[in-house]
Amino acid sequence: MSTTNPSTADDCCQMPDSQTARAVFAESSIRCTRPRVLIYEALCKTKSHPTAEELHQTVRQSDPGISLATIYNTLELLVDHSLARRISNRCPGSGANRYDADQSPHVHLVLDDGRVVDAPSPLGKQLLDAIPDGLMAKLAKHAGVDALKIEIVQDSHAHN
Amino acid sequence: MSTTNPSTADDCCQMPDSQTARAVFAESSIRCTRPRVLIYEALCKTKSHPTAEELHQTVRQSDPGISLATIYNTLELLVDHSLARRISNRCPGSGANRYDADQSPHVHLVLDDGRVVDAPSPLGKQLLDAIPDGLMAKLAKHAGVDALKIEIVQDSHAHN
DNA sequence: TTTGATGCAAAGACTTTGCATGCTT
DNA sequence: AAGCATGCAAAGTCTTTGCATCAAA
Repeated sequence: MSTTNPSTADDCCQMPDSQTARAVFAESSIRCTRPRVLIYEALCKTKSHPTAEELHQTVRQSDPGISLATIYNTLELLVDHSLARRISNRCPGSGANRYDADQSPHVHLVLDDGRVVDAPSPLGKQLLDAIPDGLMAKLAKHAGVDALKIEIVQDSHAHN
Repeated sequence: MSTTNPSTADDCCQMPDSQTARAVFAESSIRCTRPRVLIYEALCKTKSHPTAEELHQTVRQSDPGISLATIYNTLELLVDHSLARRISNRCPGSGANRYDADQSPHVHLVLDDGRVVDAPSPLGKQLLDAIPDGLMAKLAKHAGVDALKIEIVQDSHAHN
């Protein structure tokens, strides 16, 4: 199928650098196949943070033959090559992982019911900007890792 | 962020307000049983963020007869009554949830391998303090919820 | 005594894996 | 043409549930 996507203004739902999936895969030396293109494009386009199953439903609309196992294999491949992140928040009662192709620094709001939504642009940026310079690096160093995800656990009764 | 939590510098490994488990359960109208006491105390005492299986191993040392199903039942009960939180970060290759009895605002570092550790006190506090007043409330309002957990997803190459 | 929790085991949900076939390079 | 990904299905983990028994209030 062609790579024509409906034009959207929000760049969080675009392929990085407006590259085609094929070009992105080439950069990472990943073999370009139809299922992989469909899966990666679907993940890039969505504003939600879908589970493997949700992604399967989406991709089936373009190619009903795609197997759920391929979704899992491809997601693992994408994560291994840093083309996607496993958000890893389970819905209560449902053990599904969630995935995100947005590679830029951003802020997720993790809801009680397991849903994960992006922080709205101005507020998310405000939060990122408020983080003191060097603090993330210090935290990463403390943990002994390069990349780091941080969770801010908020008291239910806090009012700030 | 205004920390309206005057005293107690490092009470993250204590029972809230130095209460006994029995008193905590009474406050929430939870029936007090030996397995529940052992599970809740173990969760409060540990500095790690254990999975149900890890907690089972710990609790078995005090009472070998405790069933894994009881661990799950009790953890769900604690979460329902806001005595614990599901951290919900899966270890890659292992689908286990992690749990945390620390109810105060604090910061988790989520490592690539699925481990979750607390941010060291000075750095974690620095981050919490840097959050503009009212921002968390705005984000919560945006999401339409009372309580909120926030994830800051950091670029691997970021230097702030 | 009444109510509800426990332990066991089986069922359920999500994810991973092995192998033959087919497609990408 | 060679090598790797796919699809299918089965196996593997983690979690939940049904039921008889037992403990807490």
